[in-house]
Amino acid sequence: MSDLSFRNWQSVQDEVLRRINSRLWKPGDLIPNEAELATEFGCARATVNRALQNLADSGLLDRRRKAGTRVTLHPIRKATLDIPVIRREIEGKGHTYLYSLISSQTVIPPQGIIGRMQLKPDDRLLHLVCVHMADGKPYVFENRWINPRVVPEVSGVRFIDQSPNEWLVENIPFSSGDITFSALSATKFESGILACKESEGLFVIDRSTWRGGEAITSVRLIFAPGYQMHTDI
Amino acid sequence: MSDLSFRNWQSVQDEVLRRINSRLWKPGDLIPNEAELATEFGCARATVNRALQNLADSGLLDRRRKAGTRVTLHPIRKATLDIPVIRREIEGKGHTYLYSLISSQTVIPPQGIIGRMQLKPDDRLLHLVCVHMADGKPYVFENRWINPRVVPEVSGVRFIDQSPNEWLVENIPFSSGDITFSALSATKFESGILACKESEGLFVIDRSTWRGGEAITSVRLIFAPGYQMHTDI
DNA sequence: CTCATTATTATGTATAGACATATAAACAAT
DNA sequence: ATTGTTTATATGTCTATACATAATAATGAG
Repeated sequence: MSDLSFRNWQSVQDEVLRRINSRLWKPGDLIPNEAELATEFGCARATVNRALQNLADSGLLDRRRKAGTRVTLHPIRKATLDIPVIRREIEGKGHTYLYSLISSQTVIPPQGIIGRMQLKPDDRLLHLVCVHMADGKPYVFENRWINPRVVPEVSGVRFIDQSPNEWLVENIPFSSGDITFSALSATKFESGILACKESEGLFVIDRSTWRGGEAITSVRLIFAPGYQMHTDI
Repeated sequence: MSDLSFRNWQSVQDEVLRRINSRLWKPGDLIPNEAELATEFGCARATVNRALQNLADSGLLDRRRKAGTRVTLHPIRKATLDIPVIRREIEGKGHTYLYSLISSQTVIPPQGIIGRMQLKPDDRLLHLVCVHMADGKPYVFENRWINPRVVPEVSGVRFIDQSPNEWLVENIPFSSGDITFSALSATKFESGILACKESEGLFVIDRSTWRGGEAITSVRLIFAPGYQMHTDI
């Protein structure tokens, strides 16, 4: 097969993908080395390298020096999970957005937050509680902790007109984060805030973001019944 | 700044990252072009290209021909969401795994599935209902539809000893998929299967996978109370 | 002034060649 | 048998150069 039609890295990638999906190269298989593929495809080794590297990045190939390139046994797919500005999410669905701050105070956080954010025992955090509404109906309850030692800019913000969610997304870059998804049954407290029945199933996101080794913020978002989060893999 | 210490693409990437995080280059800013950076860093343009391309892939830079390279205003982070073999997930937590097939039949699916899987109106699907258990307690309820026209291999499988989840992950590669996360309140049906209280909040994953333009399978996973899904961004 | 054409420019990509680096496998020494 | 050393090899990366491509900016025709 000395086909001269593989002259760019995308077409090489497509051909490799075809061979993987057609099970010509099965999961776990060692595929020919770059030099051989370059000869077969009639292109430079760098072009093959670009294609295989890209497939390795997306998790379909495992590459190791000297050992060669193998088709991944159980590929892990990447999904894009953005941290949305809730206002835009609601307005994007064609609803009118309303935001309401319930409380704001600087306090010593509970043990759970200290652990999750790896705080010093005497760190005082800004605790914000608020609700985002769509067409007047509660959409999501935001329960947030912000570390003012890491984000000193926060001291000048009142969070009356702009939610902590929006302000943080717009102003504070982060280097990493972790997210936990779960469900809970509404207690009297949540059912009151979200205007739903008690013990109703609610979708929950717990998320912390970090800069360097320090936690910027940790938030629990409890969504009103019916909320769905969608993504592609 | 004619520092000669940027001789590989990672160090160039690190320096660019530093300038972004230190807000020397702010979100929205146009950064110097590749040729200028190459001169500044004392390396080839291709090296700068590799670094910037990588940062663009991870969403921190926006690049357009002629227009140049800008720092992304609202970066979207990528998370790795694998499709786990539930057996391994349970055993990985140190519990003993048990799988139980409740029903298996080939039928014309309901409207919702026809729509979600973009089926022809007369497509008959294999409908599988089963439960995965950890230490004898229900862990997740699996309600799955498989298209035997797309996956003819499925006709030879009984799903008595191996769950459809595990068989599909091990044997059927897919090219894309979509996932929806939500919560529901347990009905009498779910509370019976998952041994939980009626109306308790349950975490739900709806997932479809595709090969080319055709849906391979669509599944609803309803998890027992307390389940959490975790990922990093 | 408007619209189509052309020039300019920044990124995108291909190439050959060279060297770097990790590491499996063969071999040697204990 | 175990440990340490060498060697061969596949991937990783850099370089200089060239051309491709997209898109903005400048230009000119009507």
